[in-house]
Amino acid sequence: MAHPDKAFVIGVLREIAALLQLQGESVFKVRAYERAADTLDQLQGDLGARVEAGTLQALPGFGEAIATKVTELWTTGALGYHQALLKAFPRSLLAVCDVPGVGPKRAAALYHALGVVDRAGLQRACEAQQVRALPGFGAKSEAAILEGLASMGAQAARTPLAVARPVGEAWLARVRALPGIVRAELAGSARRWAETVGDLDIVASVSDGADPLPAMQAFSALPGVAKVLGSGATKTSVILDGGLQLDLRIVGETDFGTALHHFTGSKAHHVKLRGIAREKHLTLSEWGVHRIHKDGSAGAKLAVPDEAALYRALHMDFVPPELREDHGEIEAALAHALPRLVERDDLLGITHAHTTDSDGKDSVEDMARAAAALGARYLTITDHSPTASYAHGLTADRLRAQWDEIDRVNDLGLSVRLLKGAEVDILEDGSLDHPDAVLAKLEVVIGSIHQRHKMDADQMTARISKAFDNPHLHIWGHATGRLIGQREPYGLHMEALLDKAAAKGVAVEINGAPKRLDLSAAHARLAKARGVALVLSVDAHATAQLDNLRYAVATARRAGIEKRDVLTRLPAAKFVSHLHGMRR
DNA sequence: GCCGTTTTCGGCCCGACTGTTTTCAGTCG
Repeated sequence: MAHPDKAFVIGVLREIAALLQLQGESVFKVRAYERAADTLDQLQGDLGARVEAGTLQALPGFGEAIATKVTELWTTGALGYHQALLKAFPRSLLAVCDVPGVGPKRAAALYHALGVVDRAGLQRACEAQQVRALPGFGAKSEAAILEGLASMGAQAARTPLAVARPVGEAWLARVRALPGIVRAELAGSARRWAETVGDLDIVASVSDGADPLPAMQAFSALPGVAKVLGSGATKTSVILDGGLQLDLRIVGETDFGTALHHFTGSKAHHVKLRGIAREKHLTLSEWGVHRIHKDGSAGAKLAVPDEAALYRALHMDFVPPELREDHGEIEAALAHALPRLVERDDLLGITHAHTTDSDGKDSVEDMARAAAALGARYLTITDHSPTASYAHGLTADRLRAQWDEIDRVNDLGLSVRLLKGAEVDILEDGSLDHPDAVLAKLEVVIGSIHQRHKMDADQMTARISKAFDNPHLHIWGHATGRLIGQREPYGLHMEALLDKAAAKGVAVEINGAPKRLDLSAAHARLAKARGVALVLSVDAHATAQLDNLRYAVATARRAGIEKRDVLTRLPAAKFVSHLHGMRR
């Protein structure tokens, strides 16, 4: 029979955790199921093979009980334990738990007392003023739930990093200029360069003992603040023009390091870190690192002026924010084996640029000048191929004409060299969209999918695999075709294709276009594990988008990519000869 | 339900905030 896929198993484990919460089960039992789901989320390699080999219990967070349940689920496609839980509570009640102001306890109470089974029922119960009569609820709770329901309908869940990050950086500059502010940094998922951001966080400090109130008040009064949600001694939350929420926290200088660390997250990173702290008889919070006495009471506070000191106190190496996801970085930091993450200054070249010859907004020369201004030593001009007619893809004749223009610009004496290339479509049958004779004359060939996205995964994998057989292909472009928040990735067997890319000497790009970030960090980890050569690219359709490099670098760093993994660390001539020489 | 160079049992991350309370439970990050 057909087995369920890994994502289905993960979904069932998380649903069990949520249903156990509704039942009021021990939070530790709930956490055990969530942890097992997290483990599978990060698992590389074939889950089915592991089930059949009976080695599930070797995974962290997998004991006898969960291993048995996952085995049942995998082999039969269903799990009796899960179905029994669903008899006690309808699945739609889980959506009620997600309403702001409602959690599992309250959802269960609403279900038992009022028969609320979904969000619509919750809305009706609030409007009928039935909720305020329940023990533990009141008129204010009822109003807060109604507001929570309204906010869920209104706002898009999360904001793309490329929208949120520049807003955060602009506000960071304003916060630093507030009266009495000593230090301020962006925190939260924006500092970790997560793909999407829920809200913005800024952590700032004033001198020890100084009153943060004047800065708080000045902040709330700044133009661009649409609404003040709440303001306390250490925290002010506002909605900005444009709808993003920004939380500003101000602490004394002494606590800045631990506060910045705390509000940078991620939660999973912190949870594990605190467990490690506990083993060392320390306790960790936004208010510092304290020793714990044998009787459990808090002892002396350690001096922790910055994040590096915090990690030192735990005998760990400093973990860069991009890695703080509990994806193995904690173990590596304890073993002093963290990767030395690639930095933007390590890169000499920028790849994947379009011009007005296809669907770009700026000319070859303008792109060159902009790349030079960014300090790049070379830029690959890679316009579309003929089949991409919507993008005015270049015919072979127009491509040759572009080479003349590139030669002319290269003779201007700019500090950047343009490389002749193309982003060729990988056609439906896996062939490339320029004749081999044309491709052979190019310095850089990126192969990408731009149409017929809806093939099944087997067909798509075969299509791309065939393209890898063409020795003129150098770089696999935006591998999954996803557009974050807009278009799902097309189905393909990523690990098999990365195996083949490694075997055939095809490089893979980490496309830094903010909507793509493709390879994702998770996929880039898989590529690195196989020794696949990587290229950090910008997919720029205008001069301003050459700066997409920052998002490509961030994605690479989130994947633990080092300088040596990235081909654009090489000077232009070596970059080209390497691309050609590694093809097998 | 998982886990173990201080434990095979007794732990399991931390604190703020809110509303409903009269000492705390639930939610949130």
